[in-house]
Amino acid sequence: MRARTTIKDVAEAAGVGVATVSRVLSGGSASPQTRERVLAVAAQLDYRPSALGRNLRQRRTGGIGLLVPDVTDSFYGRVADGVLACARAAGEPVIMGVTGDDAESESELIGMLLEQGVERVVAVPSGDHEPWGPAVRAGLTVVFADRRATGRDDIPAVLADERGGVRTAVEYLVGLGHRRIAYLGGHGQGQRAAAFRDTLGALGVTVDEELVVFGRATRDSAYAAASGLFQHRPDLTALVAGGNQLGEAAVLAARELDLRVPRDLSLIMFDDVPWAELCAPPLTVIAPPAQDIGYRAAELVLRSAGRRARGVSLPTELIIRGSCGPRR
Amino acid sequence: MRARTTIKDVAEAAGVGVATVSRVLSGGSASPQTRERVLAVAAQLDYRPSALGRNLRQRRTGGIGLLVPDVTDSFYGRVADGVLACARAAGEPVIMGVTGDDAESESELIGMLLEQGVERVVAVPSGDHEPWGPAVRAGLTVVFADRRATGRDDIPAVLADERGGVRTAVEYLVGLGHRRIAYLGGHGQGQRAAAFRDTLGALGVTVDEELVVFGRATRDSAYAAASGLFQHRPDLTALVAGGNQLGEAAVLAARELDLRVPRDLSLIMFDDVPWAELCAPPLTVIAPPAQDIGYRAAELVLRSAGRRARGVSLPTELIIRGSCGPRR
DNA sequence: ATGAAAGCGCTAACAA
DNA sequence: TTGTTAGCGCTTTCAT
Repeated sequence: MRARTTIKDVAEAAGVGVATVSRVLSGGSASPQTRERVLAVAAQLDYRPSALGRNLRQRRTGGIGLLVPDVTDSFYGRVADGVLACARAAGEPVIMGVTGDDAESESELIGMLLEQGVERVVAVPSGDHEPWGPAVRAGLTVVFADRRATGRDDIPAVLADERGGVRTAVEYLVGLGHRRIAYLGGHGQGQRAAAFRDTLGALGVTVDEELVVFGRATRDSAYAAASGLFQHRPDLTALVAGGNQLGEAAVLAARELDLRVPRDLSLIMFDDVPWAELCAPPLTVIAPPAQDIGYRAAELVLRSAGRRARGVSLPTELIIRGSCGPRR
Repeated sequence: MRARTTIKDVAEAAGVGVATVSRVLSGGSASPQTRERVLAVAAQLDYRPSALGRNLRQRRTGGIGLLVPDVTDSFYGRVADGVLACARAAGEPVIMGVTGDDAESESELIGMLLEQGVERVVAVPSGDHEPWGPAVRAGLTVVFADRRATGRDDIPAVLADERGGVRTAVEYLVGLGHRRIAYLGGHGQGQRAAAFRDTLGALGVTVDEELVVFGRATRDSAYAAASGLFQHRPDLTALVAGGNQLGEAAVLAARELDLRVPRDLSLIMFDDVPWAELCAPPLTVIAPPAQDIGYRAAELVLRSAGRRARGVSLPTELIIRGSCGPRR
């Protein structure tokens, strides 16, 4: 590989000192003719200042770290897209890592980011608080997206208004006459389950704890949870799925057990995905602004250089399609 | 932000020179007691060597760049996941960028990577050859994934065996009795369309060019193309969609026009996605090994330090579900 | 086995 | 306005 063109090469070729080149390129003062010559030579040599040199010298690295549980999940894909869009607009590179919702992976990844000199990170945390102590102690500016890590309320977060979303959905179902409503939750969605219970309670419907179940992170586990729920409690008439993979599992399990949606079972899913519309019937969903969540989180972590930022809660939208009907 | 712990701090605290610390930490020779002391102090101070310093000194940056058209698309999400997994296993950070299949964005992003000192990149190229001249000239080792840039056959690529996949699919449809088969393509999928034409020709079916249409990158455009096709040529009995967004558009447009699948229209989609199974009827697909493509591409770009690597073609699989029937 | 010192590419302080 | 120089954190000769 050809040796990289350095500032020194440009300086020599232009017959000036390196400082002058540096100044010209970063918009400092220089006589018009010098400026022009330097610029010409730099373009000629296709010179690109090395971020390595600059960052080392300035003891600060631009760039932001991005940690998500799973890029493959449409929701996190959209969150990532938002972060990437904002970073791009700001000219910042983003180093990305996948945690698999595993605290240990998360810790490793944080270590890697630290090593790279990254000092700002947007993360959808696994939920475990463990990895984040060392992170902030090392001076990382972090903003959470979509969830918090337990006990780290000091770290600003950009969240969907899950409580509002779930409440609207549950009210809708109750309005349709449903009483035995189940909740199928996943990793790190305590908020949603809590909102579910609260709303039911507020509406005077007794919460049946047997109807609140949790799958683990995998598709198989979600399917098993859904299927088990349907078989164990054939009396339930409606289900709220806490995320798109859980919704997918619910649709599959319902079909497998010959439950007709919405006749036998009303279904609402948290998260709007393209396939919700392709489903038969199309799925009624609580749509969180995934892309926005990412964008805002990135904005926050970029703006808040040093000082502490306040978190944000973004509204969700209930999109009524065809998967809910009156209680049979 | 607290000043970072440097090698110098460790050296002082351990009462040795910085060179010794460096040696110990990179597995060089040192007396057992020195090694132990240094290690203890390093752990104590929570010392992390700065990748910046190291990379600058060694004039080479680890890390790999990853450029995809759209993280939000399930296919590229899986490709990215593969790259991330491989990089992680190798302990390399990855800097990610989204091109939107736009050559100019691609160029900018390449510039950014160069500036960051990245010297290896995995990319799903927009197709334009323009951005890649400067890239290789600057010394980047690049491996393409899923597609090539036109005219850059010198750059190794990890591809799905699109020809084989499309051929199998078309043969399947022809075997079912179909003759008026359409192809709905998207950006950068010339290969697939070509394979489509070739297979039809080889089977003695005249290729009707009106049945080969292309949507642009957006969902709306894909929908318009599909809808236009169905309305313009109600005589077609089968369709091959060149990607998941196109398949989605086809399903939507067919439903809108009250075409029943598979009775009125047989449908095969390139790319297997979770929702293919949720569809009614479940979609028959040509499944490319998206995750593998990413993983192998990353492997290639990591292994081939300097020397040129050869590309790979990975097999696809025809997964027969319920969206194809005999010609009515 | 260990330390001193040079230097990677850059910017910022200081001199001229 | 410009050039000289120190030094960011690290690795790597070269002495010791």
